[in-house]
Amino acid sequence: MPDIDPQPTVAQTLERPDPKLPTRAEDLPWLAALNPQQRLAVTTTEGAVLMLAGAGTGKTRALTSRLAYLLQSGRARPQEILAVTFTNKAANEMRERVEQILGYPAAGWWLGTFHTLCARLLRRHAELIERSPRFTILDAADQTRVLRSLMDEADLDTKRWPPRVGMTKIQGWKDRGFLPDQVPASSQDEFAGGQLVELYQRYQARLTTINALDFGDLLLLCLTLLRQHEDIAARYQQQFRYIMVDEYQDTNRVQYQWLKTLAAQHGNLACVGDDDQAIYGWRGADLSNILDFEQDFPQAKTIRLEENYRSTGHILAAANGLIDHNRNRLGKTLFSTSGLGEAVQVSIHHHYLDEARAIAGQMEGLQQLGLRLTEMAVLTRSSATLRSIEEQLMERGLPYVIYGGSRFYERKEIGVALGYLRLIAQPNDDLAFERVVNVPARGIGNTTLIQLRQAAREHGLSLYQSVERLLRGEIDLPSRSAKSLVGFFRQVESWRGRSATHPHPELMEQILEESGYIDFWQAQRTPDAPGRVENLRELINAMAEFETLDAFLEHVSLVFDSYQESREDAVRLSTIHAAKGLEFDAVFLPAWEEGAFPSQMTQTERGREGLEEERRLAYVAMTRARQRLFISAANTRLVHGKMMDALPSRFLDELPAANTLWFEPSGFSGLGPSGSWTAPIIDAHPLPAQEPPDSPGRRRLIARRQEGPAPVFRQSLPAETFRVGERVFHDKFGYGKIEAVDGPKLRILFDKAGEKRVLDSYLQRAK
DNA sequence: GTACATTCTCTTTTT
DNA sequence: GAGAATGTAC
Repeated sequence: MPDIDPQPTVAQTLERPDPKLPTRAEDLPWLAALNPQQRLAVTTTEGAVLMLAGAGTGKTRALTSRLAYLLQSGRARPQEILAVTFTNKAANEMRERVEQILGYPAAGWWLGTFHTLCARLLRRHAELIERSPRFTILDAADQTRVLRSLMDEADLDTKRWPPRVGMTKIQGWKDRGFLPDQVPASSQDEFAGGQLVELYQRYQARLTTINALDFGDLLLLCLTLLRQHEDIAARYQQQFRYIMVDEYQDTNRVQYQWLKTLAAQHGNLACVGDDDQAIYGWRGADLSNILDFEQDFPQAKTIRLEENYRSTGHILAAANGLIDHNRNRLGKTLFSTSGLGEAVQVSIHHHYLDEARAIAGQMEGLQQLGLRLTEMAVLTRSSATLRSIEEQLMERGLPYVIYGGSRFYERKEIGVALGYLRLIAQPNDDLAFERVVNVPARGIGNTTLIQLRQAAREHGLSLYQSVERLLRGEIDLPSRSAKSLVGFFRQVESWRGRSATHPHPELMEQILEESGYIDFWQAQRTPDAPGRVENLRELINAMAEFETLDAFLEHVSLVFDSYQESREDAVRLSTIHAAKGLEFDAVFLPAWEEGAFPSQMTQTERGREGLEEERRLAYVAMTRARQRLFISAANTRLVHGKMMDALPSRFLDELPAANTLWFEPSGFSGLGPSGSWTAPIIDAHPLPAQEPPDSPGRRRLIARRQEGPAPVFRQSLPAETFRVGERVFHDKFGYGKIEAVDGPKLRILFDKAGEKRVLDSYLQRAK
């Protein structure tokens, strides 16, 4: 067995004092600065602890202090601590803050996300799960591709049963801890004619042969490993004297069992969470982890942090009023001793662009009042909504940073570049092979691939190995296909040869040039091509930060944080999910519309529990705000490219009247350049905490909602009509002029792409 | 086999 | 509105 953390560390040299002698508070200045509950959370180090910490109650502070306390009091050496966070960002922040308190770097402790830590553990014992230590971690696209190919092989109708849906179900099983032979009959349904479990079985086998794991496997197989190998489990159980988990409410069953297993020896497990902020039910998070905790650890001490230091009274009261509509709660009342501040401002707009303009205008106004842009954020339910806001900010020249939404590593060109790297790191990675074998086009089409796959399956080889056999004449393919494949193979071999000697950013550059992929994009005359090339350059730069290719690939699979972390003063645009744990002076929450927020889909799928989770999401969003909170909705919005009507969200009705100010609709798409609302909102003086007006807007809203059950969306605008001679814009071909119109079909002479026939729905009028 | 045109589906959230 | 899947013409 590999050694467990042999490297010496700074703090390791500290003497371990008698644990019966608690370190006195006055010796540790940071401890004295905490409130009594926080201090209790820090010093209750032994046994199981459940820390229920409401939003803004200084949870992170208590947690980091606790870690520092464990180290500085000598109760634990760094490598005896296991600290699990939900995101990599949170892990980094925790590391920084602990080191800040300690005053020196504390190397050697196990800090990271569940997935990072499990990957680390599994790489040490890879042979026990039939993998090599360099196993690949698959992203969602890869997973679906694997399942699709299995379904194709089994002749299952992938139209009737979309592989993506099947993958979600399998993932759900993994989240609950079921290996293929453990899936309860009750959770099987008609998907794939009831054969999904068999597919799951084959899926796992396939991942073994290609030496890959998916996200669910990282946890499930790690847990299985610990359960099946008592000696290994014992080593880690011995090692981890103190275990801590953040965002405990968002853990799933496997994660809980994993924690319980590792804590079995010392029993020092501290879980920190807030049931009102549980927003990952769709990913298998299970609130009963909190309830079971007190059963599994009868001696567990529960500590509540309820004093909110973040938000003003109005904001806190509004958020409390909203979450009060949830039935399924442990119950917790946040209080604040700070003033009421300004009421939460609610406004309904006619058009989503009015809303976006108003937000941009408000931000400028706040900026003039002296607020920094980094202290403002727009948070939305869906990342698509962010785009319309983004456009407005761009138009006004307000700098912004986007969090969440389409991630850098999921972009097409990045996926291809990474595919090349993966193939070099692991030639048997069939998924990587298929991703790049014909990009850019090398004359290796579908027919060739089908034949190659066939040959690979017959010989029990990977695609890459099959090409190798082809080269040696052991496999037969049509000569033209064979020639192209061998050409590709030689190229990859040449890169592989260089991978040992060349720095990997340099290698990447050579790959992109020699494969012709950079040229491919540079030759494209489409509007998005320059951006793609730039992204590839950015990728090369990012690689320089990692010592080895393997380290870089691991980072790419597990860390989705974008590289946009700029120092610049910029507004933050983010999904609510991605904003968890953050706080801002001013927060804008647009698009509170029925069907979108709460999301119709969530309710259809998970009923009342789904609705409650949406409400918790709204609660999380509201509690990000310190001083000012703006919530809004629009009557019409672009959804999937079509203009739809929408009703304001029921959540707006649930906000307590005493803490909100309502504003009239801001005219028919007719806001002035300042984008001001009909009533002045920003005032140098805080608004008086008055009885809020029962405004006409609110009355109308309520009246409208009583007309009947709130429907989702309906289409309200016909497609645009075009005339000969007009200037138009097409996404792929750029700008052009209409030459002829035949119903929906148009003939257009594009400036760069020449004459094309295009459907009107792909065009927009040039500005 | 390839390139291009057209249609279909999707996302709501992310490790 | 974007991407993948499918269809069509060379």
